[in-house]
Amino acid sequence: MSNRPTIRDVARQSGVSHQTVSRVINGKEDVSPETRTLVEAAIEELGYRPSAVARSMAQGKTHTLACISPNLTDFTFASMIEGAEVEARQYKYFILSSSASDSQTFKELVNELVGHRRVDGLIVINPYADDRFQFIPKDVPVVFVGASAREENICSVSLDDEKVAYDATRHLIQLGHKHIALITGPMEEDCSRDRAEGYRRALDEAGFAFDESMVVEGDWTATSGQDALLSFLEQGRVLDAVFAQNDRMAIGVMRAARDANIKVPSQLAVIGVDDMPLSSYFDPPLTTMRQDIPRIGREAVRILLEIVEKKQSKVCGLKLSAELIVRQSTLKKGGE
Amino acid sequence: MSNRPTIRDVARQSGVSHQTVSRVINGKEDVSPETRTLVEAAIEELGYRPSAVARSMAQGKTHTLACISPNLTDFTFASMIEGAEVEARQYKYFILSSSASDSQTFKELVNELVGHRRVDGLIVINPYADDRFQFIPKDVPVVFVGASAREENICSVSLDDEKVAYDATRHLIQLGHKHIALITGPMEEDCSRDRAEGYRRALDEAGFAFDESMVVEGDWTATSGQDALLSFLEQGRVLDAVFAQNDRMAIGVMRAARDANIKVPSQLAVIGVDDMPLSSYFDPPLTTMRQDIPRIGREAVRILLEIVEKKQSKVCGLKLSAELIVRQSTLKKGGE
DNA sequence: ATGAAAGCGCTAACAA
DNA sequence: TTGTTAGCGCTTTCAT
Repeated sequence: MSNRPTIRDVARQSGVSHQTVSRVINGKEDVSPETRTLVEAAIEELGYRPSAVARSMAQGKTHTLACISPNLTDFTFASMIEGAEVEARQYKYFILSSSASDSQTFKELVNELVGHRRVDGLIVINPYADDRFQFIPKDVPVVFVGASAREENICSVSLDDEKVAYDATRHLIQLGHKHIALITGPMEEDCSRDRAEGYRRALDEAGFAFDESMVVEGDWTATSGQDALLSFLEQGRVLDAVFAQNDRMAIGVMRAARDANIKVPSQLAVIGVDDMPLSSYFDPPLTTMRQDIPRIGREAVRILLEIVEKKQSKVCGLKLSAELIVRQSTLKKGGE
Repeated sequence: MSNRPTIRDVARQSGVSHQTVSRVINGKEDVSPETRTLVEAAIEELGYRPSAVARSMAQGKTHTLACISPNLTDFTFASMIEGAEVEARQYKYFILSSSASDSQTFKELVNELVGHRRVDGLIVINPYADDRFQFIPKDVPVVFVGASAREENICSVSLDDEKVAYDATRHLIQLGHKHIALITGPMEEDCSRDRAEGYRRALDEAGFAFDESMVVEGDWTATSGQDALLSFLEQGRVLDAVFAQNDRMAIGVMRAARDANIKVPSQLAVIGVDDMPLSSYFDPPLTTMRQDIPRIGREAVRILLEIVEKKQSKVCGLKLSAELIVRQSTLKKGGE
């Protein structure tokens, strides 16, 4: 057994009640300066540290938030989580981040985390990646990240996907492209659908007809982007630009283009979304829509803590914007 | 206040003592089948879930491990953590992963996590990234990841860095390269030094003289790899191959080569370490040493739990190996 | 096989 | 300003 000193040891040492010690370590006002000094000396001398568990026990709060994402290795998710941690730490909270690759795992995880009251609140990254959103308990503070909630009373933080896609497509149009293909993420994810909407709106606005056959559904992987371009080529589609809904798929497109001896950007312009690390190191460097991903995590924590601490659940859906980063994978049509 | 049922509610409901309920939820043997059924029915009916905090309180264990890395976004770290989580979950443990970009943050983090007994053990990824290792308390179970411990009594899991570098360099030598440059990580990290050792041994074995001026220290970033090649070129070094100690720097080298109109692999062979995602999507696809990164995390948890649970601290330094993945950034000298 | 009592280390509510 | 008394919800020990 560990012989760590308790609050009572400190009390004994400094000749006050344990409650006064509690007051000191919690920075309460109503303690006389002398007593405070006395107690602080005893704390120092004994090397006393309050036990987080005992505290949680007494106040019924764990000061821990869970953050569940499909995985940890995707740069986007990792950045969000890192942002969330930074913010949480400021408030003396901890983030317990876990990955749930499927909804079954998600269900079990939430069951452990929330059911056993291990956390005070829940951040769910990509809640609509599958049917996992169904397994979120109603009685726990939750914030969705990466998709605005379909239900009324859940807060969310996400990218303004429609606008991002609109801006990306608009960029291609302004460069003079007329045959712009779209590669989406999985269409069960709201963000894929919203981005498809933005693409459509830009096309509409430019007076281009929307062509179903210029859209292929991918799964965010580079391979799926590669396959998508191949399928366009096999079908003999005429296209001079591709908007891939994320950078990885855009990278796949550039790879397929290289293999097919299609020059990017002169014969085919490519734009992605994310500005992931190394986007500028591909050949050619990738034009993309840069999001402030850590901020998404930070905002999520901020909102969640408002709910957790003040029970203040004014519903909010925060949408952040993205910035166009022009590199060499897009170029004015006919230019060189 | 939450009205969740406690163990006593279940006891009342099923007409037994709360202690018997405790026995049932802990799967103890000495409970009669009938009583068990009775209690289980009550648990079901009331929707009872034991409180993790109360449990921790009573047994003095949190069933939580901390995992601290320099950041979460580096793919290598993220993979290790993900591996650690998977393993931990099997043992019903949770991982509280935090990033500490500098040793001051690390110190505060450890202070919070370990000082307040929020976790049962500690996994430190890249303990020698700076002087953070100095802030690790002696009285807590620890496992180092990514570097074998310099101290005697600390367990570690890492890549067999010397061998990996030896194999990589050997690959270049066997292809006929004679002027092989080395780009290292920060030399304060053991893994950079070990990899430099392996490079040297391969050179020695081939009868090549070690040339100080063919070595440049980078910082793992693509930019530093790019700068490194530039500096070789500016100094007019003759080189036909580069061994970069990680993939990102290798990518930087390829980028610099492209900018300088040097053809990879025909004029310059490049090999990295990690096999990070998209390594195969660069131009040309990168030859690299692939490590089983999630396994490093898994092993770390396994070892840590042995220490935590069985107090069994037989010191161990586990070294894992890597596999050569030949892509198109290396080629037999003179071949095409 | 079951129960009673004590306690894990703290905070909350009230009293002095 | 300070101390006293009760818990928080569980496990552990010792009886029975």
